[in-house]
Amino acid sequence: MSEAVAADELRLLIERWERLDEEKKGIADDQKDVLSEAKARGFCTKTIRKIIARRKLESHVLQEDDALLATYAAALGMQLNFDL
Amino acid sequence: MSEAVAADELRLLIERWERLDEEKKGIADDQKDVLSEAKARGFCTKTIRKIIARRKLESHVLQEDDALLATYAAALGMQLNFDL
Amino acid sequence: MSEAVAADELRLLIERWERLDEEKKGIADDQKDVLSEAKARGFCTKTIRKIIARRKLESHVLQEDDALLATYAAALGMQLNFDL
Amino acid sequence: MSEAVAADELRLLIERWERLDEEKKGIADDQKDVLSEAKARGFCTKTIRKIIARRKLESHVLQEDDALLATYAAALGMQLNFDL
DNA sequence: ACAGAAATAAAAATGC
DNA sequence: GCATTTTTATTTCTGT
Repeated sequence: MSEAVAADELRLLIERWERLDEEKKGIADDQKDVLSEAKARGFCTKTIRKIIARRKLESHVLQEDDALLATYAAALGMQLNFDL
Repeated sequence: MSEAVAADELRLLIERWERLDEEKKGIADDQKDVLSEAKARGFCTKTIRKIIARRKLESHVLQEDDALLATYAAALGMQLNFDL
Repeated sequence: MSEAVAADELRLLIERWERLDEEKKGIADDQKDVLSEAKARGFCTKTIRKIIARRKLESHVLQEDDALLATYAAALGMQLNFDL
Repeated sequence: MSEAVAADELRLLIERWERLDEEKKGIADDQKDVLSEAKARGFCTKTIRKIIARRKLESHVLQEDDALLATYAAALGMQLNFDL
């Protein structure tokens, strides 16, 4: 019987995962709509994507508070000014 | 002034997109949680992923794929053991 | 002065790494060419990729994987008309 | 007989691809050696990775000559100074 | 429709 | 050994 219980557990987990996947897909569609709308209003979607990528970059990669990084960068003569 | 209007439009569109992205990220995290839970209960997450992928595919598409795979494998003299 | 030495050491190491990365990129491009050629000759690149992946796997590892997959699929009442 | 010819073609293509893969693996190992050496000399490999990532970023993403990007960025009040 | 680029998913590796 | 991070692979999308 524990087999059957495990099977049910497994099924529920997988179905939960798949439901979440559906939601994600819906949101991705919404994002497409946003870009379509932008395009319809005369904006260049490719450039918008670049802008978004840069803004993401800023918050994730470039805003690091890493003293050692600064040290190494200095050793290499790299400038680390990211005033995005 | 139309410049300013366009700028605002652009900003709003981008911020909408980014908000949607946040949502997507949240859901992806939930999916991770599901898999963690599965793991905690003793299931093999790698296999679960395979199951999920398989459920996504329509079986007839799957079979076509397999047929070509078999052809190529035969051409290479590969043994294709699917003793399930 | 030891600072300067360390800086030079660091620079050399990083540049070595980056050179290797360039080489890797070149080879990846060659691999793309191989697949393009295969496509041009009428082969299905997707299937070729599957074949390559399969050749990478030791067959015994593969079989173990398949066994667990079958167990989970059975638990879900899935038909397993095999794929890779 | 054309079947046999195709099989040989296929085999050769795949073997070429696999040989290239071996080369790539060798280079990846060399890169590991570089990092191991750096570590042995007292450098922090994690920070080195960050430095490398930034240098790559510079050459790929940030060096774009895109007037429209500047326009959009200006509209959003973004600064685009990347003096890495 | 095809090539190229971007995003996502899967796998590998490193550090704790 | 686990868990996080990194790298690779596959899929998806966009522009030509």
